[in-house]
Amino acid sequence: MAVMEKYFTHQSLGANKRERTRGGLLDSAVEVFARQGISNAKISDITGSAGLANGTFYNHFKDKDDLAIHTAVAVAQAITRRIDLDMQDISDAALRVVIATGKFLLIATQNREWGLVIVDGFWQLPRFRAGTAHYLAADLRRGADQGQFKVAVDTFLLDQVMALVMSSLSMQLLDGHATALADRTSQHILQLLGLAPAAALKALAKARVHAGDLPANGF
Amino acid sequence: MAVMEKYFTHQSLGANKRERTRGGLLDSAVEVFARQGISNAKISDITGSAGLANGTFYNHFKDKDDLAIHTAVAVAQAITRRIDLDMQDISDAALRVVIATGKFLLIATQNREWGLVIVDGFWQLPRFRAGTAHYLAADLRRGADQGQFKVAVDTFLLDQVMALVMSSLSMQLLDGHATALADRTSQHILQLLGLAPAAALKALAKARVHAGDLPANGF
DNA sequence: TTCAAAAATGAGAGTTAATTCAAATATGAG
DNA sequence: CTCATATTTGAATTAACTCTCATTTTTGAA
Repeated sequence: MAVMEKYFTHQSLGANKRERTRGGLLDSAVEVFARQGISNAKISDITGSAGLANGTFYNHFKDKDDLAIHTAVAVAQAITRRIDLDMQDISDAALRVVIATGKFLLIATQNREWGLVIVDGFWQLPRFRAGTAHYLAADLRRGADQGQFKVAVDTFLLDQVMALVMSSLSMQLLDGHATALADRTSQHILQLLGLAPAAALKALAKARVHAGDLPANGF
Repeated sequence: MAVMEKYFTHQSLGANKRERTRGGLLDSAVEVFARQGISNAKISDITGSAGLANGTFYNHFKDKDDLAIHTAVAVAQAITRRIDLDMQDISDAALRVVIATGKFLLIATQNREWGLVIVDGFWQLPRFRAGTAHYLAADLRRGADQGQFKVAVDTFLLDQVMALVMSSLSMQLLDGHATALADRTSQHILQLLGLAPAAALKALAKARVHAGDLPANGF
Protein backbone atom coordinates (compact mmCIF):
# COMPACT_ATOMS: atom_id res chain seq x y z
CA MET A 1 0.00 0.00 0.00
CA ALA A 2 2.51 2.55 1.16
CA VAL A 3 4.97 1.72 -1.60
CA MET A 4 2.98 3.49 -4.27
CA GLU A 5 1.57 6.37 -2.36
CA LYS A 6 2.55 9.49 -4.27
CA TYR A 7 3.88 7.20 -6.96
CA PHE A 8 3.83 9.79 -9.73
CA THR A 9 5.34 12.43 -7.49
CA HIS A 10 8.26 10.12 -6.83
CA GLN A 11 8.56 9.22 -10.50
CA SER A 12 9.03 12.87 -11.39
CA LEU A 13 11.36 13.91 -8.57
CA GLY A 14 14.30 14.72 -10.82
CA ALA A 15 12.25 16.33 -13.57
CA ASN A 16 11.32 19.95 -14.19
CA LYS A 17 8.54 21.80 -12.44
CA ARG A 18 6.00 21.05 -15.12
CA GLU A 19 6.46 17.31 -14.69
CA ARG A 20 6.50 17.50 -10.94
CA THR A 21 3.24 19.42 -10.80
CA ARG A 22 1.71 17.00 -13.25
CA GLY A 23 2.82 14.10 -11.08
CA GLY A 24 1.20 15.71 -8.07
CA LEU A 25 -2.05 16.10 -9.96
CA LEU A 26 -1.99 12.45 -11.03
CA ASP A 27 -1.44 11.30 -7.46
CA SER A 28 -4.24 13.46 -6.17
CA ALA A 29 -6.47 12.26 -8.98
CA VAL A 30 -5.85 8.66 -7.95
CA GLU A 31 -6.75 9.47 -4.38
CA VAL A 32 -9.86 11.49 -5.20
CA PHE A 33 -11.16 9.28 -8.01
CA ALA A 34 -10.78 6.26 -5.77
CA ARG A 35 -12.60 7.89 -2.89
CA GLN A 36 -15.43 9.58 -4.79
CA GLY A 37 -15.52 8.00 -8.20
CA ILE A 38 -14.68 9.90 -11.36
CA SER A 39 -18.12 11.43 -11.80
CA ASN A 40 -18.39 12.83 -8.28
CA ALA A 41 -14.90 14.27 -8.22
CA LYS A 42 -14.61 18.03 -8.57
CA ILE A 43 -11.61 19.74 -10.08
CA SER A 44 -11.16 21.65 -6.87
CA ASP A 45 -11.04 18.43 -4.84
CA ILE A 46 -8.06 17.38 -6.88
CA THR A 47 -6.17 20.64 -6.92
CA GLY A 48 -6.96 21.12 -3.25
CA SER A 49 -5.61 17.72 -2.35
CA ALA A 50 -2.51 18.46 -4.42
CA GLY A 51 -1.96 21.75 -2.66
CA LEU A 52 -2.39 23.71 -5.86
CA ALA A 53 -4.65 26.50 -7.04
CA ASN A 54 -7.67 25.69 -9.15
CA GLY A 55 -6.34 27.38 -12.22
CA THR A 56 -3.21 25.26 -12.25
CA PHE A 57 -5.24 22.29 -13.34
CA TYR A 58 -5.85 23.89 -16.71
CA ASN A 59 -2.16 24.29 -17.43
CA HIS A 60 -1.98 20.49 -17.54
CA PHE A 61 -5.29 18.98 -18.56
CA LYS A 62 -8.16 20.02 -20.74
CA ASP A 63 -10.89 18.91 -18.38
CA LYS A 64 -11.78 16.18 -15.90
CA ASP A 65 -12.18 13.49 -18.54
CA ASP A 66 -8.79 14.27 -19.94
CA LEU A 67 -7.30 13.82 -16.50
CA ALA A 68 -9.29 10.66 -15.90
CA ILE A 69 -8.05 8.94 -19.01
CA HIS A 70 -4.43 9.93 -18.35
CA THR A 71 -4.67 8.77 -14.75
CA ALA A 72 -6.22 5.41 -15.52
CA VAL A 73 -3.78 4.68 -18.33
CA ALA A 74 -0.79 5.74 -16.25
CA VAL A 75 -1.82 3.47 -13.40
CA ALA A 76 -2.55 0.51 -15.61
CA GLN A 77 0.69 0.91 -17.51
CA ALA A 78 2.74 1.16 -14.36
CA ILE A 79 1.35 -2.19 -13.29
CA THR A 80 1.51 -4.02 -16.59
CA ARG A 81 5.01 -2.81 -17.38
CA ARG A 82 6.16 -3.99 -14.02
CA ILE A 83 4.55 -7.39 -14.46
CA ASP A 84 6.03 -7.83 -17.89
CA LEU A 85 9.49 -7.12 -16.51
CA ASP A 86 8.97 -9.69 -13.77
CA MET A 87 8.12 -12.34 -16.35
CA GLN A 88 10.99 -11.85 -18.77
CA ASP A 89 12.27 -15.36 -18.30
CA ILE A 90 8.92 -17.13 -18.64
CA SER A 91 8.11 -18.34 -22.12
CA ASP A 92 5.16 -20.69 -21.68
CA ALA A 93 2.09 -18.69 -22.67
CA ALA A 94 -0.40 -20.36 -20.33
CA LEU A 95 1.98 -19.86 -17.45
CA ARG A 96 2.45 -16.21 -18.39
CA VAL A 97 -1.30 -15.66 -18.43
CA VAL A 98 -1.76 -17.22 -15.01
CA ILE A 99 1.10 -15.33 -13.44
CA ALA A 100 0.15 -12.03 -15.04
CA THR A 101 -3.47 -12.40 -13.97
CA GLY A 102 -2.44 -13.28 -10.44
CA LYS A 103 0.03 -10.46 -10.11
CA PHE A 104 -2.32 -7.95 -11.65
CA LEU A 105 -5.13 -8.86 -9.27
CA LEU A 106 -2.77 -8.93 -6.32
CA ILE A 107 -1.32 -5.50 -7.03
CA ALA A 108 -4.69 -3.96 -7.82
CA THR A 109 -6.37 -5.30 -4.69
CA GLN A 110 -3.49 -4.58 -2.32
CA ASN A 111 -3.22 -1.06 -3.65
CA ARG A 112 -6.89 -0.33 -3.36
CA GLU A 113 -6.84 3.15 -4.86
CA TRP A 114 -5.14 1.89 -7.99
CA GLY A 115 -7.61 -0.91 -8.33
CA LEU A 116 -10.58 1.41 -8.02
CA VAL A 117 -9.19 3.81 -10.58
CA ILE A 118 -8.58 0.98 -13.04
CA VAL A 119 -12.04 -0.52 -12.63
CA ASP A 120 -13.72 2.85 -12.92
CA GLY A 121 -11.65 3.80 -15.95
CA PHE A 122 -12.11 0.51 -17.72
CA TRP A 123 -15.87 0.74 -17.93
CA GLN A 124 -16.17 4.46 -18.37
CA LEU A 125 -13.40 5.24 -20.79
CA PRO A 126 -13.45 3.25 -24.03
CA ARG A 127 -10.06 4.66 -24.99
CA PHE A 128 -8.61 3.12 -21.88
CA ARG A 129 -9.16 -0.42 -23.12
CA ALA A 130 -7.22 -0.02 -26.34
CA GLY A 131 -4.32 1.64 -24.54
CA THR A 132 -3.92 -1.08 -21.98
CA ALA A 133 -4.34 -4.45 -23.67
CA HIS A 134 -0.88 -4.32 -25.14
CA TYR A 135 0.96 -6.89 -23.05
CA LEU A 136 -2.04 -9.16 -22.85
CA ALA A 137 -2.28 -9.22 -26.63
CA ALA A 138 1.33 -10.30 -26.89
CA ASP A 139 0.82 -13.20 -24.51
CA LEU A 140 -2.32 -14.36 -26.25
CA ARG A 141 -0.58 -14.27 -29.61
CA ARG A 142 2.28 -16.21 -28.16
CA GLY A 143 -0.10 -18.89 -26.93
CA ALA A 144 -1.89 -19.04 -30.25
CA ASP A 145 1.44 -19.44 -32.04
CA GLN A 146 2.52 -22.13 -29.59
CA GLY A 147 -0.74 -23.91 -30.37
CA GLN A 148 -1.82 -23.88 -26.73
CA PHE A 149 -4.66 -21.42 -27.22
CA LYS A 150 -7.17 -22.47 -29.85
CA VAL A 151 -8.43 -18.99 -30.64
CA ALA A 152 -8.24 -16.11 -33.06
CA VAL A 153 -6.53 -13.23 -31.27
CA ASP A 154 -8.48 -10.09 -32.07
CA THR A 155 -10.01 -7.13 -30.29
CA PHE A 156 -13.02 -9.13 -29.26
CA LEU A 157 -10.96 -11.82 -27.59
CA LEU A 158 -8.92 -9.22 -25.73
CA ASP A 159 -12.09 -7.58 -24.51
CA GLN A 160 -13.52 -10.86 -23.30
CA VAL A 161 -10.42 -11.72 -21.31
CA MET A 162 -10.13 -8.23 -19.88
CA ALA A 163 -13.79 -8.35 -18.90
CA LEU A 164 -13.11 -11.44 -16.80
CA VAL A 165 -10.17 -9.81 -15.07
CA MET A 166 -12.05 -6.58 -14.44
CA SER A 167 -15.16 -8.29 -13.14
CA SER A 168 -12.97 -10.24 -10.76
CA LEU A 169 -11.13 -7.15 -9.60
CA SER A 170 -14.38 -5.30 -9.21
CA MET A 171 -15.85 -7.97 -6.97
CA GLN A 172 -12.75 -8.18 -4.81
CA LEU A 173 -12.67 -4.42 -4.35
CA LEU A 174 -16.34 -3.67 -3.87
CA ASP A 175 -17.78 -6.71 -2.18
CA GLY A 176 -14.81 -6.86 0.14
CA HIS A 177 -14.21 -10.47 -0.83
CA ALA A 178 -11.09 -11.59 0.92
CA THR A 179 -11.30 -14.93 -0.85
CA ALA A 180 -8.61 -15.10 -3.46
CA LEU A 181 -10.46 -15.19 -6.72
CA ALA A 182 -7.31 -14.97 -8.79
CA ASP A 183 -7.05 -18.71 -9.36
CA ARG A 184 -10.64 -19.06 -10.45
CA THR A 185 -10.20 -16.10 -12.75
CA SER A 186 -7.11 -17.58 -14.35
CA GLN A 187 -8.85 -20.89 -14.78
CA HIS A 188 -11.79 -19.23 -16.50
CA ILE A 189 -9.45 -17.41 -18.84
CA LEU A 190 -7.47 -20.49 -19.80
CA GLN A 191 -10.62 -22.49 -20.42
CA LEU A 192 -12.05 -19.68 -22.47
CA LEU A 193 -8.86 -19.80 -24.51
CA GLY A 194 -9.48 -23.45 -25.28
CA LEU A 195 -7.51 -25.32 -22.65
CA ALA A 196 -9.26 -28.31 -21.14
CA PRO A 197 -10.05 -27.90 -17.43
CA ALA A 198 -7.35 -30.42 -16.53
CA ALA A 199 -4.73 -28.55 -18.54
CA ALA A 200 -5.81 -25.28 -16.95
CA LEU A 201 -5.38 -26.72 -13.49
CA LYS A 202 -1.92 -27.96 -14.43
CA ALA A 203 -0.91 -24.45 -15.46
CA LEU A 204 -2.24 -23.09 -12.18
CA ALA A 205 -0.12 -25.59 -10.26
CA LYS A 206 2.97 -24.71 -12.26
CA ALA A 207 2.39 -21.04 -11.54
CA ARG A 208 2.37 -21.60 -7.82
CA VAL A 209 6.02 -22.57 -8.00
CA HIS A 210 6.92 -19.13 -9.28
CA ALA A 211 4.89 -17.38 -6.62
CA GLY A 212 7.56 -17.21 -3.92
CA ASP A 213 9.18 -13.96 -4.94
CA LEU A 214 6.41 -11.45 -4.37
CA PRO A 215 6.52 -8.61 -1.85
CA ALA A 216 3.40 -8.36 0.26
CA ASN A 217 1.80 -5.61 -1.73
CA GLY A 218 2.82 -7.11 -5.05
CA PHE A 219 4.83 -4.17 -6.28
CA MET B 1 -36.79 -1.86 -33.36
CA ALA B 2 -40.20 -0.33 -33.64
CA VAL B 3 -41.86 -3.05 -31.64
CA MET B 4 -40.59 -1.77 -28.34
CA GLU B 5 -40.69 1.93 -28.90
CA LYS B 6 -42.71 3.37 -26.01
CA TYR B 7 -42.70 -0.09 -24.51
CA PHE B 8 -43.50 1.00 -20.99
CA THR B 9 -46.17 3.38 -22.15
CA HIS B 10 -47.89 0.51 -23.88
CA GLN B 11 -47.45 -1.77 -20.89
CA SER B 12 -49.35 0.71 -18.72
CA LEU B 13 -52.14 1.65 -21.15
CA GLY B 14 -54.95 0.24 -19.01
CA ALA B 15 -53.56 1.38 -15.70
CA ASN B 16 -54.20 4.55 -13.68
CA LYS B 17 -52.60 7.90 -14.35
CA ARG B 18 -49.76 7.31 -11.94
CA GLU B 19 -48.63 4.20 -13.79
CA ARG B 20 -49.06 5.78 -17.18
CA THR B 21 -46.93 8.76 -16.27
CA ARG B 22 -44.33 6.48 -14.81
CA GLY B 23 -44.30 4.46 -18.01
CA GLY B 24 -43.78 7.61 -20.01
CA LEU B 25 -40.85 8.58 -17.84
CA LEU B 26 -39.27 5.16 -18.26
CA ASP B 27 -39.59 5.33 -22.04
CA SER B 28 -38.08 8.79 -22.14
CA ALA B 29 -35.33 7.67 -19.81
CA VAL B 30 -34.46 4.84 -22.19
CA GLU B 31 -34.29 7.25 -25.09
CA VAL B 32 -32.27 9.89 -23.28
CA PHE B 33 -29.92 7.55 -21.42
CA ALA B 34 -29.19 5.75 -24.69
CA ARG B 35 -28.48 8.97 -26.53
CA GLN B 36 -26.47 10.83 -23.89
CA GLY B 37 -25.42 8.24 -21.37
CA ILE B 38 -26.69 8.23 -17.80
CA SER B 39 -24.20 10.74 -16.48
CA ASN B 40 -24.85 13.38 -19.16
CA ALA B 41 -28.63 13.14 -18.97
CA LYS B 42 -30.43 15.99 -17.22
CA ILE B 43 -33.73 15.53 -15.44
CA SER B 44 -35.20 18.16 -17.71
CA ASP B 45 -34.13 16.24 -20.82
CA ILE B 46 -36.21 13.33 -19.64
CA THR B 47 -39.29 15.20 -18.50
CA GLY B 48 -39.10 17.34 -21.62
CA SER B 49 -38.96 14.33 -23.90
CA ALA B 50 -41.89 12.83 -21.99
CA GLY B 51 -43.94 16.02 -22.38
CA LEU B 52 -44.09 16.57 -18.64
CA ALA B 53 -43.11 19.36 -16.30
CA ASN B 54 -39.90 19.19 -14.35
CA GLY B 55 -41.58 18.78 -11.02
CA THR B 56 -43.46 15.70 -12.11
CA PHE B 57 -40.26 13.71 -12.06
CA TYR B 58 -40.13 13.96 -8.27
CA ASN B 59 -43.53 12.41 -7.82
CA HIS B 60 -42.06 9.20 -9.19
CA PHE B 61 -38.35 8.98 -8.53
CA LYS B 62 -36.01 10.22 -5.88
CA ASP B 63 -33.28 11.36 -8.25
CA LYS B 64 -31.55 10.45 -11.47
CA ASP B 65 -29.82 7.39 -10.05
CA ASP B 66 -33.10 6.07 -8.75
CA LEU B 67 -34.56 6.42 -12.22
CA ALA B 68 -31.47 4.89 -13.82
CA ILE B 69 -31.61 1.77 -11.72
CA HIS B 70 -35.32 1.29 -12.27
CA THR B 71 -34.95 1.83 -16.01
CA ALA B 72 -32.06 -0.56 -16.46
CA VAL B 73 -33.70 -3.26 -14.37
CA ALA B 74 -37.03 -2.87 -16.13
CA VAL B 75 -35.41 -3.21 -19.53
CA ALA B 76 -33.28 -6.18 -18.55
CA GLN B 77 -36.20 -7.94 -16.93
CA ALA B 78 -38.45 -7.43 -19.93
CA ILE B 79 -35.85 -9.17 -22.06
CA THR B 80 -34.93 -11.99 -19.72
CA ARG B 81 -38.54 -12.79 -18.83
CA ARG B 82 -39.38 -12.99 -22.48
CA ILE B 83 -36.42 -15.25 -23.22
CA ASP B 84 -37.27 -17.54 -20.33
CA LEU B 85 -40.81 -17.92 -21.66
CA ASP B 86 -39.48 -18.78 -25.11
CA MET B 87 -37.35 -21.54 -23.63
CA GLN B 88 -39.91 -23.28 -21.46
CA ASP B 89 -39.59 -26.56 -23.34
CA ILE B 90 -35.80 -26.68 -23.39
CA SER B 91 -34.23 -28.62 -20.56
CA ASP B 92 -30.61 -29.15 -21.56
CA ALA B 93 -28.63 -26.55 -19.63
CA ALA B 94 -25.88 -25.98 -22.20
CA LEU B 95 -28.48 -25.53 -24.89
CA ARG B 96 -30.38 -23.07 -22.70
CA VAL B 97 -27.25 -21.02 -22.11
CA VAL B 98 -26.46 -20.85 -25.82
CA ILE B 99 -29.98 -19.93 -26.81
CA ALA B 100 -30.42 -17.40 -24.03
CA THR B 101 -27.11 -15.76 -24.85
CA GLY B 102 -27.96 -15.60 -28.52
CA LYS B 103 -31.43 -14.21 -27.97
CA PHE B 104 -30.25 -11.74 -25.42
CA LEU B 105 -27.54 -10.39 -27.71
CA LEU B 106 -29.91 -10.34 -30.66
CA ILE B 107 -32.60 -8.41 -28.84
CA ALA B 108 -30.17 -6.01 -27.24
CA THR B 109 -28.36 -5.21 -30.49
CA GLN B 110 -31.48 -4.95 -32.64
CA ASN B 111 -33.11 -2.68 -30.09
CA ARG B 112 -30.14 -0.40 -29.77
CA GLU B 113 -31.53 1.87 -27.07
CA TRP B 114 -32.23 -1.05 -24.81
CA GLY B 115 -28.77 -2.44 -25.37
CA LEU B 116 -27.13 0.86 -24.52
CA VAL B 117 -29.15 1.26 -21.35
CA ILE B 118 -28.26 -2.24 -20.22
CA VAL B 119 -24.56 -1.84 -20.87
CA ASP B 120 -24.45 1.53 -19.16
CA GLY B 121 -26.43 0.26 -16.20
CA PHE B 122 -24.43 -2.89 -15.78
CA TRP B 123 -21.12 -1.20 -15.17
CA GLN B 124 -22.40 1.84 -13.31
CA LEU B 125 -25.02 0.40 -11.03
CA PRO B 126 -23.85 -2.43 -8.82
CA ARG B 127 -27.41 -3.07 -7.68
CA PHE B 128 -28.35 -3.79 -11.27
CA ARG B 129 -26.29 -6.95 -11.41
CA ALA B 130 -27.95 -8.66 -8.48
CA GLY B 131 -31.41 -7.80 -9.78
CA THR B 132 -30.84 -9.25 -13.20
CA ALA B 133 -28.86 -12.46 -12.84
CA HIS B 134 -31.91 -14.40 -11.72
CA TYR B 135 -32.66 -16.52 -14.78
CA LEU B 136 -28.99 -17.02 -15.55
CA ALA B 137 -28.43 -18.35 -12.07
CA ALA B 138 -31.18 -20.92 -12.54
CA ASP B 139 -29.67 -22.19 -15.77
CA LEU B 140 -26.20 -22.44 -14.31
CA ARG B 141 -27.50 -24.36 -11.33
CA ARG B 142 -29.39 -26.64 -13.64
CA GLY B 143 -26.19 -27.37 -15.58
CA ALA B 144 -24.24 -27.94 -12.41
CA ASP B 145 -26.89 -30.37 -11.19
CA GLN B 146 -26.91 -32.15 -14.54
CA GLY B 147 -23.15 -32.50 -14.21
CA GLN B 148 -22.51 -30.66 -17.46
CA PHE B 149 -20.98 -27.59 -15.84
CA LYS B 150 -18.05 -28.32 -13.58
CA VAL B 151 -18.34 -25.24 -11.43
CA ALA B 152 -19.53 -23.85 -8.15
CA VAL B 153 -22.48 -21.56 -8.87
CA ASP B 154 -22.01 -18.44 -6.81
CA THR B 155 -22.06 -14.69 -7.22
CA PHE B 156 -18.59 -14.65 -8.63
CA LEU B 157 -19.42 -17.13 -11.36
CA LEU B 158 -22.53 -15.18 -12.31
CA ASP B 159 -20.49 -12.03 -12.54
CA GLN B 160 -17.90 -13.64 -14.75
CA VAL B 161 -20.49 -14.96 -17.18
CA MET B 162 -22.37 -11.69 -17.25
CA ALA B 163 -19.14 -9.83 -17.86
CA LEU B 164 -18.60 -11.88 -21.01
CA VAL B 165 -22.09 -11.16 -22.27
CA MET B 166 -21.83 -7.47 -21.47
CA SER B 167 -18.42 -7.05 -23.04
CA SER B 168 -19.76 -8.72 -26.15
CA LEU B 169 -22.84 -6.53 -26.23
CA SER B 170 -20.75 -3.47 -25.62
CA MET B 171 -18.49 -4.19 -28.57
CA GLN B 172 -21.38 -4.90 -30.90
CA LEU B 173 -23.11 -1.66 -29.92
CA LEU B 174 -20.16 0.69 -29.75
CA ASP B 175 -17.72 -0.57 -32.34
CA GLY B 176 -20.52 -1.13 -34.80
CA HIS B 177 -19.40 -4.71 -35.30
CA ALA B 178 -21.87 -6.32 -37.64
CA THR B 179 -20.07 -9.63 -37.19
CA ALA B 180 -22.21 -11.89 -35.11
CA LEU B 181 -20.25 -12.35 -31.93
CA ALA B 182 -22.99 -14.31 -30.23
CA ASP B 183 -21.56 -17.71 -31.12
CA ARG B 184 -18.10 -16.86 -29.95
CA THR B 185 -19.57 -15.47 -26.75
CA SER B 186 -21.56 -18.62 -26.09
CA GLN B 187 -18.53 -20.74 -26.76
CA HIS B 188 -16.46 -18.75 -24.31
CA ILE B 189 -19.14 -19.12 -21.67
CA LEU B 190 -19.51 -22.86 -22.10
CA GLN B 191 -15.76 -23.41 -22.00
CA LEU B 192 -15.51 -21.21 -18.93
CA LEU B 193 -18.15 -23.46 -17.37
CA GLY B 194 -15.95 -26.47 -17.96
CA LEU B 195 -17.15 -27.90 -21.26
CA ALA B 196 -14.42 -29.02 -23.61
CA PRO B 197 -14.20 -26.97 -26.82
CA ALA B 198 -15.62 -29.88 -28.82
CA ALA B 199 -18.62 -30.21 -26.51
CA ALA B 200 -19.18 -26.46 -26.67
CA LEU B 201 -19.25 -26.55 -30.45
CA LYS B 202 -21.74 -29.40 -30.34
CA ALA B 203 -24.08 -27.35 -28.17
CA LEU B 204 -23.75 -24.43 -30.58
CA ALA B 205 -24.73 -26.68 -33.47
CA LYS B 206 -27.71 -28.02 -31.57
CA ALA B 207 -28.85 -24.48 -30.83
CA ARG B 208 -28.89 -23.55 -34.48
CA VAL B 209 -31.74 -25.99 -35.00
CA HIS B 210 -33.91 -24.00 -32.59
CA ALA B 211 -33.09 -20.70 -34.24
CA GLY B 212 -35.80 -20.68 -36.89
CA ASP B 213 -38.55 -19.08 -34.85
CA LEU B 214 -37.19 -15.60 -34.20
CA PRO B 215 -38.75 -12.38 -35.47
CA ALA B 216 -36.22 -10.03 -37.04
CA ASN B 217 -35.84 -7.81 -34.03
CA GLY B 218 -35.79 -10.71 -31.63
CA PHE B 219 -38.75 -9.63 -29.59
C1' DT C 1 23.29 36.81 -10.03
C1' DT C 2 20.13 38.18 -13.66
C1' DC C 3 16.02 38.14 -16.16
C1' DA C 4 13.04 36.47 -19.85
C1' DA C 5 10.13 32.77 -20.07
C1' DA C 6 7.36 29.46 -17.79
C1' DA C 7 4.28 28.30 -14.35
C1' DA C 8 1.05 29.10 -10.72
C1' DT C 9 -2.45 31.92 -8.63
C1' DG C 10 -7.32 32.67 -7.20
C1' DA C 11 -11.14 35.74 -7.42
C1' DG C 12 -15.12 36.12 -9.98
C1' DA C 13 -18.03 35.96 -14.19
C1' DG C 14 -20.80 32.87 -16.32
C1' DT C 15 -23.28 28.69 -16.54
C1' DT C 16 -25.92 24.93 -15.43
C1' DA C 17 -28.98 21.96 -12.95
C1' DA C 18 -31.46 20.03 -9.00
C1' DT C 19 -35.18 20.63 -6.17
C1' DT C 20 -39.20 22.84 -3.84
C1' DC C 21 -43.93 24.12 -3.30
C1' DA C 22 -48.17 26.86 -3.62
C1' DA C 23 -51.42 26.90 -7.08
C1' DA C 24 -53.89 24.74 -10.95
C1' DT C 25 -55.70 20.77 -12.96
C1' DA C 26 -57.25 16.12 -13.70
C1' DT C 27 -59.05 11.86 -11.98
C1' DG C 28 -62.39 8.42 -11.08
C1' DA C 29 -65.40 6.38 -7.30
C1' DG C 30 -69.88 6.91 -5.93
C1' DC D 1 -72.27 14.86 -12.25
C1' DT D 2 -69.74 15.99 -8.01
C1' DC D 3 -66.01 16.62 -5.21
C1' DA D 4 -62.35 14.91 -2.29
C1' DT D 5 -58.12 13.33 -3.60
C1' DA D 6 -54.24 12.57 -6.45
C1' DT D 7 -51.41 14.42 -9.74
C1' DT D 8 -49.18 17.85 -12.38
C1' DT D 9 -47.34 22.32 -13.08
C1' DG D 10 -43.32 25.57 -13.70
C1' DA D 11 -41.45 29.72 -11.80
C1' DA D 12 -38.47 30.64 -8.14
C1' DT D 13 -35.00 29.19 -5.11
C1' DT D 14 -30.82 27.25 -4.06
C1' DA D 15 -26.57 25.39 -4.82
C1' DA D 16 -22.93 24.25 -7.20
C1' DC D 17 -18.93 24.09 -10.27
C1' DT D 18 -16.13 25.15 -14.39
C1' DC D 19 -13.06 27.81 -16.64
C1' DT D 20 -10.78 32.42 -17.67
C1' DC D 21 -7.25 35.73 -17.30
C1' DA D 22 -4.72 39.63 -15.37
C1' DT D 23 -1.37 39.35 -12.02
C1' DT D 24 2.28 37.33 -9.19
C1' DT D 25 5.76 34.06 -8.41
C1' DT D 26 9.15 30.76 -9.70
C1' DT D 27 12.44 28.69 -12.64
C1' DG D 28 16.82 27.63 -14.52
C1' DA D 29 20.05 28.84 -18.40
C1' DA D 30 23.58 31.95 -19.21
